[in-house]
Amino acid sequence: MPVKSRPFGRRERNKQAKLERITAAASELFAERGVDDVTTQQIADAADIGTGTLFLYAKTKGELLLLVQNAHYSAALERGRAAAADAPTAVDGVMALVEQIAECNRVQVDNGRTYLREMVFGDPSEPHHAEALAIVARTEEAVAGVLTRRAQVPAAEAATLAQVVSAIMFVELGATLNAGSSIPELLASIRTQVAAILPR
Amino acid sequence: MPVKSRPFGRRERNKQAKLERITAAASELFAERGVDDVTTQQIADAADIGTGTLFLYAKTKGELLLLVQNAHYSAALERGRAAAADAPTAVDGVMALVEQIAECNRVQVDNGRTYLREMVFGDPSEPHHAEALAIVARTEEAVAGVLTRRAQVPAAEAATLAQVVSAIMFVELGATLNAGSSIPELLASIRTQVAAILPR
DNA sequence: AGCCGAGAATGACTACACTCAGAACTGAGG
DNA sequence: CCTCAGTTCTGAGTGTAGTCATTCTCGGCT
Repeated sequence: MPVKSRPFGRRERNKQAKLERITAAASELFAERGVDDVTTQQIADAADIGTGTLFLYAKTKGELLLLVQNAHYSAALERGRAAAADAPTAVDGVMALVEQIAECNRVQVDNGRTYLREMVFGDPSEPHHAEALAIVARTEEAVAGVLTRRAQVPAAEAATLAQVVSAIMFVELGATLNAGSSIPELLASIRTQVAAILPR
Repeated sequence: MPVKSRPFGRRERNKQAKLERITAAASELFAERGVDDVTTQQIADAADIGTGTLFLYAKTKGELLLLVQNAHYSAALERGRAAAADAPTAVDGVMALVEQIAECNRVQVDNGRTYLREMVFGDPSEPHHAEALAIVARTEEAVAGVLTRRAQVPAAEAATLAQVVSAIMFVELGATLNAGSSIPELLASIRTQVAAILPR
């Protein structure tokens, strides 16, 4: 195909550059002031693009947050995987993973909670959302891995339990009731729940 | 002015009447067209009150949905409690409760999902939200009750497991991914998860 | 009755996410 | 080089949740 043979025309480069400017602008503004205190207009201005252009790159403000944060979660997952490797018990292994995700999530409480809300209630067909779901899937695989290795749980059951661990994290980290809780408090609550669901 | 002896003056009666008109109007419109396709303006008009007045009775549109739906969930919980009483096993008992809640939630998918979103991410200090949380608390007590009775789980652990069951329901019923799933499909998925977390 | 303070009601107004009709740009073919 | 079809960009415009200064109403008090 003639189009495919020249993948890097000016057009393509321009699009890429814009996406990078948007990501940088949104990343900075969100981190600095929190999602709710930044308008899409300000992001567009900071990225030096028109209002409408922003929505060609992320269909909603929520998608924009996913775009910006996915990389952080992906990195947190890798750190968690490493930490889980040398955990003494199944619960500790799962919690090693959970701890990294939770810390990543709580860097800025509002952003973290909004990220989770978007994950559960947003539109999964949008690309950045799909990527976020893929990270969740990898997280669940990691949890399931720990369970089969350290607690001899059969694969099918491990997958189900990993799904439950996800649900626990989502609700615990997302709930407004816990918005004011410290990370250790959250982890303690999650640990209690995780410990209760693992087979003894 | 027939009534000085009544506990409430005209003012109080007026407020009550307005709340009832609002509830009726919102209830009907939400049921008919779904939360997202009804504007607060239309509700205000239907209730024959000013735009701003609506927000004296429910601080956000989400709160309004809670106001309207709480009674349904409360009733569903009672039905579930009754059904759980004569269930043969712990899993069946829990699922009897879950089934009623799920059916209530799915009467109108969007409204149900929005209700759950509001529960987790809304402002718990608002009165209708507080009532919704109370219903969840009662649901968890009911689940815990089933677990202690039918599976001899100690009270503390039963409470923790009930919390986990809540989380499973929230995510399963709320997730956009499951927006198109039928009730039996949802119940099957929840049952698998519930079965996996109960002690064997 | 008539007045007054507290609380309730109101709707014009604001802020902001998102849209869309047209302008501007790109690159392929002549 | 020029044209043109396709793509991308744009910002004025739109719809709607929620606010607030003002007006209205009630009921206690003299």
